[in-house]
Amino acid sequence: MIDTKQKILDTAERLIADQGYAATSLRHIIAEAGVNLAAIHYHFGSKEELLDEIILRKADPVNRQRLARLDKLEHEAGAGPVAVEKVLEAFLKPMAEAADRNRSFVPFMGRLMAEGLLPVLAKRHFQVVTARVLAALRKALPDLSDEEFAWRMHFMSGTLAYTMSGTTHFPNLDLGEGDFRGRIGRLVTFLSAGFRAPATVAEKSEEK
Amino acid sequence: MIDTKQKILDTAERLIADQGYAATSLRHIIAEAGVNLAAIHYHFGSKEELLDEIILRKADPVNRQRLARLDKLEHEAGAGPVAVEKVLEAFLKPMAEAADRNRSFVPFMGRLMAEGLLPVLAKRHFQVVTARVLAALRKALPDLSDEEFAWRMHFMSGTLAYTMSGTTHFPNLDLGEGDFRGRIGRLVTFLSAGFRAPATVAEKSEEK
DNA sequence: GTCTATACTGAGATAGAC
DNA sequence: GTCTATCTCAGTATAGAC
Repeated sequence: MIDTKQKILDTAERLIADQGYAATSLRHIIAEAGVNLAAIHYHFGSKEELLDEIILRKADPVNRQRLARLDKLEHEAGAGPVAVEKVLEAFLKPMAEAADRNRSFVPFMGRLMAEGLLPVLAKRHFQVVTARVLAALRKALPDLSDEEFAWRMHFMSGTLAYTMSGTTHFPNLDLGEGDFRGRIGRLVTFLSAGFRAPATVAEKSEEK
Repeated sequence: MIDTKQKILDTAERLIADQGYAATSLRHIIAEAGVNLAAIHYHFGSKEELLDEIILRKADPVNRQRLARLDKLEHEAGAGPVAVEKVLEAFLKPMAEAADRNRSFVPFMGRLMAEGLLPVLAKRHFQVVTARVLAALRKALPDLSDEEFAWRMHFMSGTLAYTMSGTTHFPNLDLGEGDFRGRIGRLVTFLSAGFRAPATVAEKSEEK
């Protein structure tokens, strides 16, 4: 037979993209992959570590492209800042291209985000890239206070998480059939405007 | 003894705010509340319905305040639109006030959002309020296409979810010690700018 | 109407034979 | 490397005591 490890990875990825991480039991994975339950623990150690390896092989090429785009933009800009829009595109477009090659990639990541698994995973797999994005945006927005800038980064990450996942809180709204690639333009418009907004003025008590 | 039902609700709310929904087992709840396991299923039916009732008693007063604020704003505006900032504040400030009265409320809601439980709950408990907010924002932003507007609502909901939860993807950033009330000003600034941004222009292929 | 005791099913994890 | 058997703990269901 072929590689047991590979069969587990492929099957698990497909099932998790379909049903989510929590809803996908190891027993379901082994049944579809035709392997033994203990094989998962032998090869990966735990369900969480299995997830880790699935993400690793998906996210690594995307992250490499992101870094390459950032390198190029920063080289072109010389000592000056790169525009907010350009930085965001460098972060988002490699994911859109990955989505074109592998239809389940963005739903897979979106599911994980919607299940609240990203804070853990972000640290492990996206630390390098997010640090670069953060630095580039900071340079593009030198007038914001540290705290205001930090909050805007935080606001952005929430938007990103929910944009990948297909779930919406407004079932009445029609988001159209656009794929992830199509969403990126609107996302960059929205986020760039938010980042560029004048700093929040301290507010006096408003209750009448 | 006092009310078993009340003890279950209070204990469950506290534990879920601390540890999250998935990590809080029914057996942990009954141990701390000093009741029997079956009592939960007798009073609530299931773990999910227990969660439902916890949210109901918390969110209901907040939602009433939100509607009252929206009523007032729309009355003052007459036939005209209410400014984006005002609509967002009407939605967010009642939650901040609730957070002042009950310290675990926002972390509790944030945890649920971070665990991806909100899409289900949103429908049950926030349908009325979100419909009103949606209509008010649409009126304030008549020039956006339906699709662009829908996406911006979607972007906003992601930001809201992550702002309540304490989790951040950027551990290097210092968000300061501000409470939820303090975050609202920055949030309104960011979101309003995003909503007010000029419509996204259709993009030609950019790869060189 | 309320609550207790107990059992059932399915989850992730693990030890040890092969 | 792989598989069987088993462990613990989860949510759920029910029979029956008060």
